[in-house]
Amino acid sequence: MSLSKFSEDLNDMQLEGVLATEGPVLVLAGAGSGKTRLLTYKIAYLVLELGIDPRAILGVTFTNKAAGEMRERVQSLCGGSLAGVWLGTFHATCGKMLRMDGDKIGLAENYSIYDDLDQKRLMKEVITEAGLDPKEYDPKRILGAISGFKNRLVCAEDFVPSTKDEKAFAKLWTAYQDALKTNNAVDFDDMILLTVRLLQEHEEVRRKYSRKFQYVLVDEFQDTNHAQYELIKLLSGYHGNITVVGDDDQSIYSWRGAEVRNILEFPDDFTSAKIIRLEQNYRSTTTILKAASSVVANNSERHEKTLWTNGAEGDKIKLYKLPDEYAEAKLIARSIKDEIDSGTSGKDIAVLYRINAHSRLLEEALTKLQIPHIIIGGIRFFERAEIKDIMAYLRLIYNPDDDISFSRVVNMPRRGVGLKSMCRLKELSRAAGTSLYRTLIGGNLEDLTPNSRKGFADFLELIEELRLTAKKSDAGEVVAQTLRESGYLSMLEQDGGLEARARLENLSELVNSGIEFANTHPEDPSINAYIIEASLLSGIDEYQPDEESVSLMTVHAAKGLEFDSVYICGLEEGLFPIGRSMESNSELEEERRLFYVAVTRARKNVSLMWATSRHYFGDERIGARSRFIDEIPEELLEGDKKTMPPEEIFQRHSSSKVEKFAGGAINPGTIVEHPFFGRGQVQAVKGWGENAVLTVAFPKYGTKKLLLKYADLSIVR
DNA sequence: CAAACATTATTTTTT
DNA sequence: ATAATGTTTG
Repeated sequence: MSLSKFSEDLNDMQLEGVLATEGPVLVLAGAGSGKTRLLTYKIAYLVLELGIDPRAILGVTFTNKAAGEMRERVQSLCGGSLAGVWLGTFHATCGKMLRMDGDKIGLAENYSIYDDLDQKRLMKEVITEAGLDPKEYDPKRILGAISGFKNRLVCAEDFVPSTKDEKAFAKLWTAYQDALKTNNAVDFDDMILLTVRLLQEHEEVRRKYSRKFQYVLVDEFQDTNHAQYELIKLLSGYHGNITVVGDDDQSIYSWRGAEVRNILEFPDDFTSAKIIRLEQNYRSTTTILKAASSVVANNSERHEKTLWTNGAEGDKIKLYKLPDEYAEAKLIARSIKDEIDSGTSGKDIAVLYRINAHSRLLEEALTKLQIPHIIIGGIRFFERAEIKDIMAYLRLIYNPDDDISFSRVVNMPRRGVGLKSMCRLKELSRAAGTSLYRTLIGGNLEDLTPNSRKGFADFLELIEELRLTAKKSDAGEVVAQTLRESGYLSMLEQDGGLEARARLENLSELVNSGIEFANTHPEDPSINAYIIEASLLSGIDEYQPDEESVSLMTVHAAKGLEFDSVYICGLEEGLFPIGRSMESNSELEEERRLFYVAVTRARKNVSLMWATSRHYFGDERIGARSRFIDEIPEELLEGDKKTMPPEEIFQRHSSSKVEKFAGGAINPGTIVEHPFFGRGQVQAVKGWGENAVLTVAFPKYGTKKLLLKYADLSIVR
């Protein structure tokens, strides 16, 4: 690749950003203005033109997926010569440094990373241990407060309580940190905080990394929190070559501690900073851009900017008013079907919603029309109970002090270890001042029933055996072995129910992911490396677009993505903007930015939907049209604010559920044949498509629930 | 000790 | 409405 290629592929401003390799650079980049392109080309430029060793480059992105994509793109520009570049999320980057140098701040390299579920369990225990009631002291609230402090680099020792409540809080916080320490675990926030501490307090470590990283680049800078900002300041401190890219209009993570202020402060902290504005949008039509800009212009706390495009005017934005959420889902499904029938491929279509709970209805509607789709986010793969169980085994193998993991799996599958024996073990472990697992190794369990003693012994033997396996085998093998040896597989196989089958399916996917990890990480295919990577995956990281599938996700998850056609649903006051946000101006403005992000995902078409009635918590609520719709100039909208699409579409969910299947229809009454159970009569059909759940009465085996996807059924009549 | 049953929180967004 | 949690019963 030649220098002229850079000027060919980039516009003037982008090129300027790429060429400004020395010193601090702030890139203010509007939606769709090619900021990722700038970063990608900049890394390629550093490597190809300046001959910089990739190991001297650190690129930080918001998701693992973004990091992966960036790596791929740079690699294709560079022709593969990228070995050793650090490209990852803040957490992945910190994880790497902590693994190598964490010992200096007393962190063993085999630490566990606790996600919010683990955190909650731990905090609940901490509260109970302190003799308090978890109902009065809500673990989630307390963890939220702790997180807020950690994001601002305040740790438990720094906190000076004054009121009585604060004193209680401080006590719990300290106890929580102590508990983490005993478990040899860190939470997400600690990963950043501890890394900052490590760099601040150990000059030799700081020197090592800040000299190593001659060039630091940060994507989605508007979503960094204070701790993350400090971190990159420390890392880029020696060479001072730092490029940050962000858009204040797309700041949608302030609830997680992100501070747009970082963008404003950047020129103050780096007085020589070069400021580059990318205002040409390459993604959307004029109409879409105008609509999005008009809405976000209502925010007071923002940098004025003018996005423009050479693109066509494009279609108007379609607006639909619907009687309820069923009609909404149905209309979306129908409209998508029309689009697909007229040649749009599913991967170019997305349905966006404010909250995950909305995915269910949409999914049903799409399945009913047999539209292939994927839901991104929601219950993440690594949050599923069976996956968490196996991950707990794996963590325990590596980190025997991890009591949270221990408690999770000691009796899963059943080993006859109940509440009582666990209480006893806890007592012993507290007395000995060591973890549950180590207490178990120590042995004094005479006063337990033989049954539970046997259970503990079996468990101990199992973990020890797996530890040996982990020493000599790669991640894939260890996962497979754990599944088999723990009895988890046979437990599910014996169950044989439809849920168990789905779980088996997930677990086989886990094995695959372990195998793939081992194959793609020849330098360290161990289970330990795998656990760390797996702990840091998010919902969007699982997104693998295929040709046909329509994408369903929250607006948050959609950030950074683009589609030809975008449906935004649930545009009602109280839902989008969401209820709580309407009382505070800053929160309302964040909702507006969120809407801005949603609209600017679209290249060609935007459809906005709102329903006059919708169910919350089971009961019906009447909603008004979202103010964001009214903030779009009327001439950009079509489908008028008054009219409704043809009535026939909206006949409520038909009560006769008929499932089309292999050319025939399955409905209550149908006689089906099962390879094992024989013939039976369908009693009920729930759900649609391959996910439909059938209740079938078999004369010899009774009534069974079967998942259509797995049950090998054929229709008799 | 485990399954069945009743009750309660949950719906903002996630590394 | 549903999932997660807590309580009772066999």
